[in-house]
Amino acid sequence: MPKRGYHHGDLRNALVEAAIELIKEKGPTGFTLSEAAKQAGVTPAAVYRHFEGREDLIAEAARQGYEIFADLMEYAYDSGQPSDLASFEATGRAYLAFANKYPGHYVAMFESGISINRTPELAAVAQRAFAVLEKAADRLSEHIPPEMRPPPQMFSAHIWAMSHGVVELFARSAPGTKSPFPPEDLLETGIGIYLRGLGLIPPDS
Amino acid sequence: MPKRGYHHGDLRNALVEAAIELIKEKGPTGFTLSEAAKQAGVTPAAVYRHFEGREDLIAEAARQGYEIFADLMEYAYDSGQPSDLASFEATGRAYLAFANKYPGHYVAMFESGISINRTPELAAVAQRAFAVLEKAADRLSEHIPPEMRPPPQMFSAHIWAMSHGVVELFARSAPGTKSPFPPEDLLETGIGIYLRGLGLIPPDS
DNA sequence: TGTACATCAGTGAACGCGCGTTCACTGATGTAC
DNA sequence: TGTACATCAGTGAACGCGCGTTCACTGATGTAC
Repeated sequence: MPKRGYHHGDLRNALVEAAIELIKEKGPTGFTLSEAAKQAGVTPAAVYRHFEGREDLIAEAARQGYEIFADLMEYAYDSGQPSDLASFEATGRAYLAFANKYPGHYVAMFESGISINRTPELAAVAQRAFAVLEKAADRLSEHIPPEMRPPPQMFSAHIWAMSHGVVELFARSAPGTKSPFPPEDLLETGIGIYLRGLGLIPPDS
Repeated sequence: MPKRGYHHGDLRNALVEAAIELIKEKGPTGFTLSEAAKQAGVTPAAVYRHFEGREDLIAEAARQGYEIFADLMEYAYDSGQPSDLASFEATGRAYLAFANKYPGHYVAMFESGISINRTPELAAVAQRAFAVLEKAADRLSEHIPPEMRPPPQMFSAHIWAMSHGVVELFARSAPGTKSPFPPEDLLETGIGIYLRGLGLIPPDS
């Protein structure tokens, strides 16, 4: 809580929160710097005391999102240990849980068009998040019979793709598409079938 | 080729093509009615002779996309017959192929934010496309041992999600993400493993 | 074939709007003496 | 404790811009006689 009691008190955070809220409600397109300023009870010009501009504000929202996301992934991984299978499944679930719980952050991260390589700091925290998924895949792959073992990168990509697809198509109110099943069930069963295909789950379970 | 030889000749189509080109290059946000008009060599006001406005132009681009997409899906399905498995795999591949070959249409359809229910005509053609995927899943599900047979809708959703995820994350230049594998391979192997998990492909193939 | 007329696709000027951004400023807060 | 000063977060007015949209018009094309 730095500099409490100034004019606003914590405008920087208020702006990020407003941005996340607006992005959640209107999408990255609908978000405007002026509107975010207004929502924080402040003149648009005041934003420039804390950010370089519109893009910079979105990037900060994304950065905070990756921070939360990485924490969530790490927690999920740890909570599954010592079972590598449980850890892996937990990270898949965490992806969907994150998208549900932090939709504004999620959109800022994945749909706002800001590059992950915008700043070294942003790249680093994103890397931290993805590394968890890769580690989980790495460990799990050692349990696969070698003759049908795909490269770990490949199957972490599969799970990431399915998770992302489920989120985009069924967890968020996609244009005109209504989900035939709860997204959690969809992802759970999808990953289950996939892991069975890898020989990691017995066929009868 | 209606009304050839008028002032422009075929402005309506020229505008749709310009829109698709612009959406492909700058995303749905970067697309502007004025720019599309300029690219077609015409004043912005001329657009209103053929479309109700900006949204209507995007919707027409999406409609044409769904038309092509539906044709492609139907062709893929037919090309796999009489094997239900081959048909199913072909429709998955067709999804990715469409996204690759018609990126402008793809974005207009799936990332532009226009609702599928904007007009009955649009809803109908979209329905035609999705119906192919559902039919393929339906037929294929009859080959699954009943005790591990998920609802066909569910597993068409799985394949759709994975296809969509692969396209979004790995086939298009996502922000800062570089694909570890060719998207085609990723989708092919992903679907393969999934189908093995359903008992549709023998474990050793 | 030639002329007079109707059609209507595209023009060009104008509009109001909200955007992101700049700038000199002001006034509340914190600090030195 | 009180006063004088420095800091700097936020103000408010202004900007240029490109947007989508409107409107009366014009002039090339097609058609009737």
